[in-house]
This record gives sequence, C-alpha cells and structure tokens, in this order.
Amino acid sequence: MVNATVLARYEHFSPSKGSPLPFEAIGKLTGIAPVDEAEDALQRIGTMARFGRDTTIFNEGDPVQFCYKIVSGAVRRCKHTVNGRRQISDFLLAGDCFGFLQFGRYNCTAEAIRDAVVIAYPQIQVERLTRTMPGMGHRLVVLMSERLTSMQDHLVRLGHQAAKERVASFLLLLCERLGAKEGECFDIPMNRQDMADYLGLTVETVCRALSELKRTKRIAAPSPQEVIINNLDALRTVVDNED
Amino acid sequence: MVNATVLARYEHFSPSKGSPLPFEAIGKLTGIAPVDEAEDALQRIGTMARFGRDTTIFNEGDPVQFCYKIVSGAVRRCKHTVNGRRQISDFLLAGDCFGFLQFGRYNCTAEAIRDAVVIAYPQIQVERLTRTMPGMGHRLVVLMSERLTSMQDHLVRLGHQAAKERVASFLLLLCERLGAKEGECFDIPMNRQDMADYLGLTVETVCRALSELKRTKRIAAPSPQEVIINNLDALRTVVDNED
DNA sequence: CGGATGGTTGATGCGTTTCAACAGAGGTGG
DNA sequence: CCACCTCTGTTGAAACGCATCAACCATCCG
Repeated sequence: MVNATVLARYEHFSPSKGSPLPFEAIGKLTGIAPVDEAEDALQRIGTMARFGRDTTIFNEGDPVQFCYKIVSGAVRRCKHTVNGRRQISDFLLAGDCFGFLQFGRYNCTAEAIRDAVVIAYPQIQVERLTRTMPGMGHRLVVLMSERLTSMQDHLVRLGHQAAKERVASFLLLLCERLGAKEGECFDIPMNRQDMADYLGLTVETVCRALSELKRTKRIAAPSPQEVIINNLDALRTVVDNED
Repeated sequence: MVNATVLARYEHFSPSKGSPLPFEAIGKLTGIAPVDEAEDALQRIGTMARFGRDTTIFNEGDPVQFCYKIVSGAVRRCKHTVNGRRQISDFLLAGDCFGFLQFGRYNCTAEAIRDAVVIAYPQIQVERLTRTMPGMGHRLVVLMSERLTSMQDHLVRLGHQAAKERVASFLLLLCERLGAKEGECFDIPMNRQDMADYLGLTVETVCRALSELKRTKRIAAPSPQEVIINNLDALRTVVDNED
C-alpha cells in the first residue's frame, strides 16, 4: 500500500513521465559532476522525481523508503498538530538533502513548497553504502549535526525573540542561504503562511513586521515575493535587540 | 589554556579528590555493568568528574575535548544570547550522554543544574572507537537522531503552544523521563528559571501556570520541587488544547 | 467580468511580560 | 538561639505585543 503511494508520486515526474530517470540525467540538468567516490556512488542509485506545489513527499510516521536531495524548487519539513496547526522545522532548497539517517519511520512530514525536482535514493541502498563506504557515514552525520545546530538557533528564535526580530532573522538566514549580497534582490521561495508557521507567528504579524522593516528602510520589496536587504548590519541590529 | 581549565574542573571531583578515577569505579557507584562490547570499550577510556551546581561543563564554541555521560545529577544544554538571555534546548539526567558527535567545537553550552557526577570520555579516543568498532558509530547516530526528534517536538511547543500547554507538556515529559506513575510524587530537578528558559516563558508565567494546574486539581505539589500528576489524561487534554 | 487566492492594513481583545511586593526556606553571624 | 540576609517561589496590577476578526487590494485565471 505504502509502495503504491510512493510509486504513484512518481507519476508527477515530468522529464520522462511515468518512469523515473536514471541519475545520469541530473548531470545535464544541473551541470554538477560527482566530486568524489561517495557522491559518485550515491549518483548511481538515485532516480529523479518531481513533486507539484503543496504535495506531500512523505508523511511523519511513514516507513522510510527513500532519502532525497533537492535539484530545484523548495521543500518544507513540518509537523502537523492534532488541531490542524502546523510547525515548520525548516526549509530546504536546491542542493539540500533530507530523509537521511531516519530509523524505521520518518520523524516529520516533507512537502513541496513549490514545484520541486528531487533525486530519490532507496534507503536500503543508502544504508548499504553507509556500511561499505567509509566516507559516507561521516558525511551523513555531519549533515545531521548541521541540522541540529540550525534547529538550536531556531529554538532561540521561537523562545526568546519578538516578532520583528524573528522576521529579520529569517530574512538574514534566507539571504545568506541564497548567497545574495547587500542591496541585491532575491526571491522568497515560500508564502507568508509558510513563513508564519516557521516563525511561530500569524500571517498578519509577519506582514506587519515586513511592512515595518520596509517603512524603516531596512529592506525594500519590489514585489511581495522579492526582497532587497539594504543594510545587513541594520537588520542584524534588529535581531540582536532581543530584549 | 583550555586544557588547564578542563583539568581544573577535575578538582571538583569528589570520590578521590584531584585525580580522576578510572572508569571501573562507576560499576560500584551505579551498579551498572557494561552490557556489550561498545559499552565496555567506552568504559575503559572514561574518567569520572564532578561539577557543582551552576558550573559550566563546556561553553559553546570551545574546542571539543570530552564527551560525557551523566552518572547522577542534572545538566542543561543552552545557548546564551548577546543580551544575557538564555535558551535551554534540553535537560539531561542520569544515563544521558552529551558532547558526542560534535565536530571541532561544541555547538552549545552545558551547565550543571545541580551537583552532577559525569563520566568524561576523551573525544579523540571516542573517535578512534567509532572508526574501529562497527556498533559504536551507529549507536551515536541513533542518539543524535533521538535528540533531533525531541527538538522538533520542542519546536512545536515553542511555536504553537500557550503557556499552560507548555508547562503541562513539560510535566508530562519529565514524568515519563523519570518513570513516575500517575499519582506518584516526583522531583523537579530544575528551578523555575530553568523551566522558564526552556519553555520560552518568564518565571512568573511558569508559576501561574503551575498554580492554575494545582487549582484545577490536575496536579498536586507537596513542595515547590515536588509534583504529583493526579491524572495523566487530564494533563494531556490541556496539552492538546493547543488552540 | 466574476471569483479565488495571497497579501496588507485596521480595530479590538486576550495572554504574557513587566514591575512590584511578599512569603518561606536556608544560611550566617552576632 | 534568634535576628538578619539571600534566594527562590508566588501573587497582584498594569502595560504591551500578538492573535483574532474583518475589510480591502492586487493578481491570476476561467
């Protein structure tokens, strides 16, 4: 049953509808060549898949079948609470991996924020690689460790920062992640509701915080989905005024 | 310099003042015998140390020198923000490990909540064990994975739950962790400030939430440090009313 | 053109923080 | 041994920030 669900998802796959592409195709798509042995080994077991906006990649509690790497698009990891609310634990963009080092069942839900192309690695084969290739395990642990660090930072955000500070902090994070420079325009890949569910706020509060930042000239916004950070240090000042 | 600090800490060590005990002593103290090869190997490289209440075990950013396991007492993992506030990411009790799988530098600060006896494992030797013993790496990864899961749950708490719900949720967590049954009295190992810094609240709000839970007979409190959960399900109801 | 969707702004109420006062436990020194 | 102090926990009153509810605008699409 679970298998059927997963296979059904592959129908979203666009480049060659219905049948997952072998990994080789990625090289052409992304222009990225495997840099080392571990990466090369992973490549060989990966197949591409495409998930439409707001579709579920896997649910919390599902048996682990695949691990993923994002080629393009964006994904949110989240938990749904009993009363329909949602806490997003993090956002994933091109190049990010998820679903690795989960034991038995996924510990959170993964959903596409916008159309996303991912590479799916069968978990069983990843595990085999981890056992046989010395570098692989370590690499995954480092990945996990980084995630833990970023979640700790997020705890600080949710525990001790005011709305404006959370939004400012989020913009800085996004800016860095996207490699945008001061004064450079970049796209916000998620909508206001996603931002709100990540920051533990309401859509309205996120809007007001953004408006406030615009009013005070710390940021500019050509469109609702685009932002320019006029002065990185000015934004950092907002974040640090946590009290 | 860093070495000197760490060595100085060992002076707190009480059973044989000044010189760290070889691990064998633990067997007698805790009555726990090594259950398998990995555990046994760890035992041989561990030395005991004692940290007084509110002392620092290591600071965020310190180079990783030791990994720890708690024999008795309690420890908090936390981050200190620029303006003196503190976010506690989790509490650790007897049997819990921390400081493992950190790369280069600790990603958070660890402090003793109350007098704590720990076993310190030199990081270099732990790493060697991880490379040579097949079971060790996997065990550490599982540990890390559990931590990630619990931090995700905590994100939900901080992001979407009201004060009463957070406190109720915290009590349930503590109760389970300590293995206390419904109607059984158990000790709260940390003070109100620690609880507040963990839950992203103020001391006063934590107090009020506790008083409210007492008033409604969901819990009883023989002393400020002791709690009895009269009805687990009643408390769970409080937690789930997240909206 | 009409309806749906996502984003923004305004007014109001509620919950948490803040500030303040006080109570009880534990420790110290006269 | 008691007076005194400190530290932690508790409760009250007022201020403030965010959520809520509601209206409105812009864009997109049928």
